[in-house]
Amino acid sequence: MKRQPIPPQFRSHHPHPCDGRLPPGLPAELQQQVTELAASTVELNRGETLAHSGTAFDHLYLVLSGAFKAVKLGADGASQIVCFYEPRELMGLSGFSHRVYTTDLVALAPSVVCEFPVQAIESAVSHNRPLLDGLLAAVSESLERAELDQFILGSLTAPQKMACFLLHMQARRRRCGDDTHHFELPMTREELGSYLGLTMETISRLLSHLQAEGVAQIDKRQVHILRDDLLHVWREGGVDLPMPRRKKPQQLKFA
Amino acid sequence: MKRQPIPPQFRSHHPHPCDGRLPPGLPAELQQQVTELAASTVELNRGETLAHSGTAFDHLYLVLSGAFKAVKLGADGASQIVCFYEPRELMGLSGFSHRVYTTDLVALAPSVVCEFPVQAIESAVSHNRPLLDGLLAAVSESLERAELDQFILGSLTAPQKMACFLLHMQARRRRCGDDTHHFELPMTREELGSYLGLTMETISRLLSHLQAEGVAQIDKRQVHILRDDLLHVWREGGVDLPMPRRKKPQQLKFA
DNA sequence: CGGTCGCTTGATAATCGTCAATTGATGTGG
DNA sequence: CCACATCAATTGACGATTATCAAGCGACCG
Repeated sequence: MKRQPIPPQFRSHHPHPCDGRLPPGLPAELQQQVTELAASTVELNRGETLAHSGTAFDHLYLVLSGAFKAVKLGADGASQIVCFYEPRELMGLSGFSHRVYTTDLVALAPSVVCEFPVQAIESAVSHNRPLLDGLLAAVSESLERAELDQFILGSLTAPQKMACFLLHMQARRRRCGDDTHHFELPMTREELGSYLGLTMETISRLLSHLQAEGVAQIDKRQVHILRDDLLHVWREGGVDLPMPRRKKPQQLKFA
Repeated sequence: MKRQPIPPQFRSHHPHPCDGRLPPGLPAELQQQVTELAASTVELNRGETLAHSGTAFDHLYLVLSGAFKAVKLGADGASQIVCFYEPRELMGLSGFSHRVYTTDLVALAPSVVCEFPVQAIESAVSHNRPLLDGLLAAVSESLERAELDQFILGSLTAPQKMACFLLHMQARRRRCGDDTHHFELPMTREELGSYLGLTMETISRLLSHLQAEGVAQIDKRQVHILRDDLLHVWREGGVDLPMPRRKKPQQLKFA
């Protein structure tokens, strides 16, 4: 993990490490003000932890490249990934209340982040209305996303969860103007399973099934979505997880 | 649903509807400033919806009495309760990003809330640092809670979920200085099941089991916690859901 | 080249959902 | 005031979804 301070005199100059890596759809004027708050960049290798759950909340982090997971540790040793982060996303937003990080933030790949001191952010935000609105929107959006994940974890079957996940990956790409039909998964099957409340084996079977049905082509971590329409059918519950089982369950609803 | 405006000249006077019903642990000076932002009170009957998912985000709501659920509707008709609210809690915080409510807010019992216009809040917050910190902390705390719920939904067994829920109810009471060993559940078994990602039947069995083991006494919706220690054992996974089954599963781990 | 890691696939089984029957509480209209 | 319907809840029997256990394979690395 290598930290590289950004000297104040360079913070408003191009090229700046955050250029083109701020959250999409940000007013040009705001972009300038945000980059001026950046204190350092940090480079991490795969597996390194940027912030530890329970330690002092003193920075927000913007992902510049690579990917991260937010891991929540249970009392007994159970753990759950509650969020994945990709470039242009902001990490650490759940710390404002208790002033500690609420999850571990761990790099899934060699990554670079930009570090924003919480103090600087809070003071900038307190006399800059657009910046305030942006920060509130960011925290609020994370909350909205977490509520959606609650829905996914609590109400959907395994195939539905997988379809939701893939459609979410597409939506992310769309926001950045990227190709939505091909992307690379930054996480292992096990990590994806943790996030979706499933096991590695179930994830593997689901991906195999997607491939077998021609919904997507999957090679290692490379994913090509071939049939968006079928993916939506999966999400609405039109498909079952195929286990090595021979009989079809009856589909009796109100006739 | 009956709305009762609070005329501006009364907003800074006692008695005020919010008195003693603001979030616990708020500096006295802030309490005054918050009450001045209150625009109306709203009374609801059981089952009435205070805010509809997808409609314009124009108020935050403070629960004064009663209780609420936040319901997320899935595309196909599935639905999930993502949060319960009790007096002194703030609802609607996930709307700042997309400017619409992200869940339905439905009264679980006859309730009264206090309505804060988002516009007034945002402008007050932009030139009042303590108020800003309070709002950020509130949104951030909701996010923290949602992440914890993700952990519960994704990583715990049914008995662990139930124990977590009961312990959370206790913690809520503790924050308000109430008795933590007796409380009333404001929701039906089905609603609790939705929140925990379980069915009504499983909830019922779990409550019966808690009673049979002497962990708690349960009469309708009245809960008396008798053995906190056992409840913690439940949370750490020391108990199974007892179905009408006769054989004990083996407990083989790494020896 | 041995070892670990990520992944796949199969066989088996447990947890929890589904279906069903019953009870008590609540409310409604005749 | 009493059928009658409806709803919340309890309990039992059964079974499907998905976890667990196990074996094997390729890739990467020291």
